[in-house]
Amino acid sequence: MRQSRLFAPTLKESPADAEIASHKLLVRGGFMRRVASGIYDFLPLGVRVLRKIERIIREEMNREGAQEVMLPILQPRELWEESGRWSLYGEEMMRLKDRAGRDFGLGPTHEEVITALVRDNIKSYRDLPLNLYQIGAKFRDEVRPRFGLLRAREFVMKDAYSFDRDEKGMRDSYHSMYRAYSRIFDRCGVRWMAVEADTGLIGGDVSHEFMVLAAVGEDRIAHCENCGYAANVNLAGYRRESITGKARPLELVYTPGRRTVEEVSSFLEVEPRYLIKCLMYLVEGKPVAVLVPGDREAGEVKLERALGTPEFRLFNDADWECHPQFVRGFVGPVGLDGAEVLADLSLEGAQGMVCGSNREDHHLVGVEVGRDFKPTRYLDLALVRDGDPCPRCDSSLQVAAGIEVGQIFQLGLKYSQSMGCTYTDEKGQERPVFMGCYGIGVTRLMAAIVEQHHDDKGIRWPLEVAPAHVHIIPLNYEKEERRRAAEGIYRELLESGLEVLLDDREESAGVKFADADLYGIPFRLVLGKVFEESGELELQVRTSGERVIMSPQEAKNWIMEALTGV
RNA sequence: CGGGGUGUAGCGCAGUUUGGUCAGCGCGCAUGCUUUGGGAGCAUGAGGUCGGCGGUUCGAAUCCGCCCACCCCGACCA
Repeated sequence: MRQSRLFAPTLKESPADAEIASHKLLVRGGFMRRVASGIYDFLPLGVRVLRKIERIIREEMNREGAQEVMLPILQPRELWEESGRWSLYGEEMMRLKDRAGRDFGLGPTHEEVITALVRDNIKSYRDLPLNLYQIGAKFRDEVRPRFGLLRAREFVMKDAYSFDRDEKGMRDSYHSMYRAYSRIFDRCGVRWMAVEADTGLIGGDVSHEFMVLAAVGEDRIAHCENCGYAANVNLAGYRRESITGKARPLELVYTPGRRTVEEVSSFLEVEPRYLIKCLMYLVEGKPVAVLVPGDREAGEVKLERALGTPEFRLFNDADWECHPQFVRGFVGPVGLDGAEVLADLSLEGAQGMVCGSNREDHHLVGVEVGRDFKPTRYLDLALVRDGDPCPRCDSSLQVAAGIEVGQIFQLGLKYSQSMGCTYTDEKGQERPVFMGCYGIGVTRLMAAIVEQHHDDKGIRWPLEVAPAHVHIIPLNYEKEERRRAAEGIYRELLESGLEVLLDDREESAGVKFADADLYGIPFRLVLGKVFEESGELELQVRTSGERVIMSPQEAKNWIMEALTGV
């Protein structure tokens, strides 16, 4: 590539709408431009990086026996009616009509299309197992696109779907994808972690998310360095310690106007963890009281799993009005009528607690769980915090921020049953196919790589995903001999199979270096004063900042050496 | 969807409070000369329906109304 011809316009200043490093640097470095909120153009350098990432994905998917297909972005309503997701997916799916008024959706994911394809074309156990994947555009009408590629409305995703005869086959497929993902993220040069995850709208039972550790990540993950336990905080467990507050007799106390945990806590001079927070939820139209220690949050994903339905919400103003027996700010589990009571595990046997009394301006103190009231069930409902005890060992959990770059699911029969995807087994019995699905956010991964690999001057691409291997920077390019020398080195490196960018512009050294920093190509060969004197050039390593003077031949060998195995 | 904010040249911004030599600055771009190991200097120049529509006014970037786009916080979502 000759830089004078390369369409990769750089910017001195960050665009006003960018606030995180990957967004700023990908735009400043000429890798991409914004078209609309959450929608981007990819310029030649950006495309080169994307293709590198896609190549890694293809190689590792193919290695596990997956086969690439191409599925349509535009999908008919009927298919989504079959799975029931036409209504369930909601506003997040972009929808449109054709000229005849038929409904279509822009695919946010492809379970329906792939299940229909496989359903119509496999018949026998001999056709299984099967693993199909594709890499292409996906659309999700995010409520609030932000952070550049991290939360876009149109993005590139690799999605794969496995089809097996039974549960064991499905688990094997799942593990094979887990292995493929591990290699993919390793090769992309990111520090990542696989965590137990919720399955959300996709459905299924077992799921892992692959997280790239980064402060700007929108996910929180809890992990244990001792035993390796790791889970998304929205469902991470932690070992409960029994809670025993100050021993005192059960008593009604006057707490005028004290409704919140903070108010009651400071008024009664009792630490929040000795309060029982009683949250009123409306679950499928019925009131349910959810109890957690006063210093804890209830996790709604945990709650959804416990309730077995996504149809619930915290009481709103109208709900309080509809249920006047619940005294807002003073509800408590003791003597609570008309609501099921779900308590967090930590409350089992708790003593010396404070809770609402169901009477205006009064709380109860000296409450003992189990004696003064009995919850319907004890469940894991409270959210984990940094430093909580690991649920599997004695160590403590750490909570860190991460970017979700991939997620894998054991779907089971969810789609095959609703869509009739079956096969005939050896005995002639018709059976539903066990499915799994596996996604990687390719463009999001590109941004995640930048989040982990940059400095204040620009990107520092890991070797295997860099837009090129070597950046040749001849200074004083207007000099004929310099130009010829650079040209010679350029040709030679190209002939060695390297990907090379030659800065053949008559620009000042400062401009060339600044652009090179933004582009972030791993190895840089500078032809300057030293070259004039001794014919040697300077090899600069973008990541380490290392600079070594050597002959062109040595430089070539050095780089070839660094590239072995890539 | 609620709250807050911003739209002025390719990019980053000032000007709007108080309507009238306010169509401005920096970067970038073009041309010339000088520069060339970290975004160099001088000179000349091109480039803008001031987000859009409507209104008030002798006169609107500036005041009023509606709309659109974009950003932030929240809700939502994975």
